[in-house]
Amino acid sequence: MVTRAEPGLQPRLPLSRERVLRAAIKIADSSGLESLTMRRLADELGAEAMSLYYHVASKEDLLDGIADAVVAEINDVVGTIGVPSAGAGWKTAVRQRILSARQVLLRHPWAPRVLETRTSTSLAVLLYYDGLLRLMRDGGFSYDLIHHALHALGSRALGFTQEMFDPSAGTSNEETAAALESMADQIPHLVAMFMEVAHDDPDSTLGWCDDQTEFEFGLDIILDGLGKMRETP
Amino acid sequence: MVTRAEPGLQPRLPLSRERVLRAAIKIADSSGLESLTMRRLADELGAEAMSLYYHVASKEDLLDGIADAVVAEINDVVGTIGVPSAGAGWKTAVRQRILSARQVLLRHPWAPRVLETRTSTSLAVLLYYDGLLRLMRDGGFSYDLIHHALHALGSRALGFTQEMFDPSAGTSNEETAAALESMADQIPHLVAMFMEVAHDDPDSTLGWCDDQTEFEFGLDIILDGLGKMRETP
DNA sequence: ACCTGAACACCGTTCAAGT
DNA sequence: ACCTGAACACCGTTCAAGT
Repeated sequence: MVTRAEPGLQPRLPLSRERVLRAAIKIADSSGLESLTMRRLADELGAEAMSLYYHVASKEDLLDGIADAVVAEINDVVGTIGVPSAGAGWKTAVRQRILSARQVLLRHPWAPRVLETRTSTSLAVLLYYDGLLRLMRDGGFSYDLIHHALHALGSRALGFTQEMFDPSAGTSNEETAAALESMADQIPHLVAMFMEVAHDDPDSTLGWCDDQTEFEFGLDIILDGLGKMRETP
Repeated sequence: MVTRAEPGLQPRLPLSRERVLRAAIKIADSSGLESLTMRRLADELGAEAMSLYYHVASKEDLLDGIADAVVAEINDVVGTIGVPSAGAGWKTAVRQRILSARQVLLRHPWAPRVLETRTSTSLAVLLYYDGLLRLMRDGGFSYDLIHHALHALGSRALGFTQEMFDPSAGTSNEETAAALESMADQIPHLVAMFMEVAHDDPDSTLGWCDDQTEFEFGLDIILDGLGKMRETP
């Protein structure tokens, strides 16, 4: 019996996490999130469903991966936007970044839904917010106001709402602080904001946001803004 | 052979759409949306999964039903809030209604996710918006500004974002207009708003919203509001 | 190291059948 | 009119086995 070499057909590319994620995004983009099944994904790659598990721990891990990839795409686009010198330019810069993020998300309509259901915040998301934070800091905002601002922007900032930076119940303030400081070189402005809040109010938990307060803050900005636009004020 | 009467056990309540929906909400509230399966739901009701299909057309129909029930709950709560006489009271009234809606949604954390995925807008949702619209109209807003306002409030108004009143591709303006007018007694302010826009701009589709414009409108309200709050303006 | 086939425990749903 | 059991076509995933 002779082992037959694959006749003429190009030998299939080996799988890789990279290729798997790329194919998953392609399916979600073109056929919708509900079409993204492990079996369909394997088909797309000319492999068997079970082979995927060598490159991806689970479907959740796959979703983590494609969510991350989309935010990375946003960060790439946003990275090409110039940063204004400190001062009044913050508003157009923040505006431009957010509108660019929106453009990317319009190409991946499933992404907000996937981002919303992630249980851990990805570094890419933190990097995105760190960029916004830097712009606002340079524009003269206090960390406290920036914190409110991120809540007020909410789903507009990244196309989805999520209790931001909500530390998992099991980790203490000290652990969170340590984890954060280890990332200080990557997300310096976020870390600085956290540290300042922790310093000002040592008893606050680092996942300190009072959701009700933040909701009302954002709501009132909008209501006040609308009120000023009325014809009969 | 003798048909044995159920021994002592209370004869099970007959199922009904009402009971099915109530049980479904109970499961989603206590165990999360992912625990809401047809089999689990039947269990909860002491019946077989297949029996549910006599009261509910499909799982999608079940989800439509529980989404509707939650919004109905919101409308009940909101209905007890007094309506201010025309004038300056609009802001606190709108504020109060939105905060009340939020309170209800906090009891059903799965609801925004379900509402977001509904393909048709329920009457309950239209009624909720009609109420907000009335308040703003009485408060001196033009229909045009109210329309922008609803977009700007976005997910804050009802806990979820959705391309609002997005008419299905198949229906013409005439059909939509006719459908709307037939509801004029139930949602008079919404209908009036649509009619005015249709009159001012006959070429516009009734699902006329320019999403990019609306996104920027809402974004700019927030950015302007934040700008005014800076310490160094 | 990488990939696979058979199998398992789940889904939503159809359909013919029971009272 | 209301409910059910068996069955089907799907899921994600485990596990032992192949190269």
